[in-house]
Amino acid sequence: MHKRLPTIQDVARSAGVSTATVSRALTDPTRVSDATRQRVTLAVRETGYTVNQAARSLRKQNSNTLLVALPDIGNPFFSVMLDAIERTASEAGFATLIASRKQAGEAGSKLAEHLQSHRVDGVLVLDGSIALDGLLALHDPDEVPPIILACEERPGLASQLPVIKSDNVGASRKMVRHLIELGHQRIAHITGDPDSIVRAARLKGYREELIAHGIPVEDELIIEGDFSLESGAAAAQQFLALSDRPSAVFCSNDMMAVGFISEIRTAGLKVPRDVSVGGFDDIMVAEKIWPGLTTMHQDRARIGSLAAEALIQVLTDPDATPPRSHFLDAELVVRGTTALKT
Amino acid sequence: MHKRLPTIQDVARSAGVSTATVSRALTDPTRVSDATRQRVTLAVRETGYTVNQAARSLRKQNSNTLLVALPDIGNPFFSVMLDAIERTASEAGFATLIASRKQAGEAGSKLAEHLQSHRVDGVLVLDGSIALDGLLALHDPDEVPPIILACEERPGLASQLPVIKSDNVGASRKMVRHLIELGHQRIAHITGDPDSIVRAARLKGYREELIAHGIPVEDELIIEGDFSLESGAAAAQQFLALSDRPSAVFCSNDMMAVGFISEIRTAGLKVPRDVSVGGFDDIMVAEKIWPGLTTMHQDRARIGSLAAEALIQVLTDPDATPPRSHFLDAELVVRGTTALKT
DNA sequence: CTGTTAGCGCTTTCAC
DNA sequence: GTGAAAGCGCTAACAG
Repeated sequence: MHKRLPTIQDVARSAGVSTATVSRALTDPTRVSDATRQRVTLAVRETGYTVNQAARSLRKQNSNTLLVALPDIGNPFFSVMLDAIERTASEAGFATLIASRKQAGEAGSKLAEHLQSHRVDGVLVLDGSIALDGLLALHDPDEVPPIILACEERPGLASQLPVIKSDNVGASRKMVRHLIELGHQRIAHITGDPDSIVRAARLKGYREELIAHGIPVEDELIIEGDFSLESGAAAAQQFLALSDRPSAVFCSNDMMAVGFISEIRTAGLKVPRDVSVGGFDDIMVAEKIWPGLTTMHQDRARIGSLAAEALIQVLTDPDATPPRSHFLDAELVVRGTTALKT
Repeated sequence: MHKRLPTIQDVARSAGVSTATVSRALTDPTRVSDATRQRVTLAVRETGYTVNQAARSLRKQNSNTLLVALPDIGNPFFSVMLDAIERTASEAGFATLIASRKQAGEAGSKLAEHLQSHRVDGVLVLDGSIALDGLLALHDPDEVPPIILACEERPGLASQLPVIKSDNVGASRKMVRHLIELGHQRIAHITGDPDSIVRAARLKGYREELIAHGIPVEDELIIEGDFSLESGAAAAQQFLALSDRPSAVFCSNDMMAVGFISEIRTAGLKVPRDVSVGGFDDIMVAEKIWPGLTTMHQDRARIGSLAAEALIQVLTDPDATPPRSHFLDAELVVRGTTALKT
């Protein structure tokens, strides 16, 4: 298939030194003499040598590769994070392997296998729904496992893993406060996927802020969704059926808000005239739909790069202090769907 | 860091056979006796063994890993393809490594290095702007290099690489024909990035279809863009400045169409009342904006999986007929921006 | 059908 | 500062 690729032997021969010296010249130039270094450099150029990663990995017992586990690469919410991760990893000399969870039935096992088979040195988990038990079982309880969570913390054992994410409770409170400040007194909430911790956090924020303003929390105004566009549309139907409709809705994410708005509109209501809508995430369509969707902007690129940095830190310097969790602020972005109430 | 991981030796000891037998039992179960196979299987389970990929790669001179080179993972246009590629690869037992081009200055060299360093067996190129000379130099001219292009064919040497893509000329003709059938006689075109072959193909389709209908091609109606949202908005300004404005516009991609529409609207024109707009790609926002954008739907997932299949074919069966290029049909999706002309 | 053996290309002691 | 030699874990001859 290929031309036979040059090995370190070829370089050694060409430079008239031993393979050990070539290796040293390449990994830590200060450990060889100037003259040797130059001859090696020249020989490398002449032969077109590149280190064989497989051999290096086998010898060094690491792969300089990160694994990113995510539910759906096609979902921009995740792919933006992935992009930032890849960039961070690449700058640190790490390659990035991806595992999309949609694929195989057994999710966690695939990851464990990758880790165990020395294909990757560490894992970034962007997905709230991956089973991590298999992964965790590989490690001594008192060691720091090379796993970082992004976006979602986890229950059980995994709750001790470091997580980089937005402060969902605080951000939700900001959104609800915004609606209240616009004069809304009755605000509905469309929740996320019941299995997700994010759902709980945003619901909590919604409740807390209402209570802080002395507004009663009405169960009737909490409509179940699952983060999908369709569930937002379905929630709109429930919303329309309410005898006494609230003047505002806080949707647990943007996708549902888009579905909600589109359905509401079909029914002849106008946004924000008849109902103000707030979302969460600031995905691209939030900006492009008309009117623009007011939402909480999550800095997904930042989350991604912080997570990658934390993981690389663990991998390159195991004696450093173990990575800490980060909770980032999300920023309120006001657009057309919450125009001033007149 | 880890507990010491079990090796094939541990399995062999536990099963009371040689390592070679374990290896055989694992890679081709038919080559060992039933009894042996069972004992090995059991031993594998007991020890929790997983093959060390680094060792296997070193020995077999392959990595069972694909590299996907793309300009921007965060761009949904590419990430949907990436998703399909990853799924296809995973099903065939290949891992997927990503290289986002935004990162490093030297683009092509990074890829060549990955290939040469045995980190990956083949490359899928989703990006029209990556320099491939370095990659191609690695291969004998008469060998099939393990590189497949998706979306964009290339000039020069690389033009001989197989490419999987939409039939841009034909699809553009379809769109223009649609506009003509709606009664439009003067149709503007906003072009893509001058460096891109896609730009040329879509422009060609635009021209051909006009001519086929006996409509003169007016240079004045061909406005330069670069595929970005902003360039669509800028093109709208030029469009507005035309003394005799056409009644329809065919934008070379959806992003520009979105920018165009938003700018046109700011100027007080209505879509499609004052101008009909057609795009290309069918990205998600095309469906979500109001009115919905009429566009050519590219089956990006299909392109991705076909490309991955072709590459895996080359890698697993080098004696098979070399992969051929595919040109897929794109489908016209009619939405609000080209409502019937009355 | 199974065991023995060599060696993939690299890094790392251990000498000098 | 450099070389010799061992060995990471696996698979592919080659025998038997």
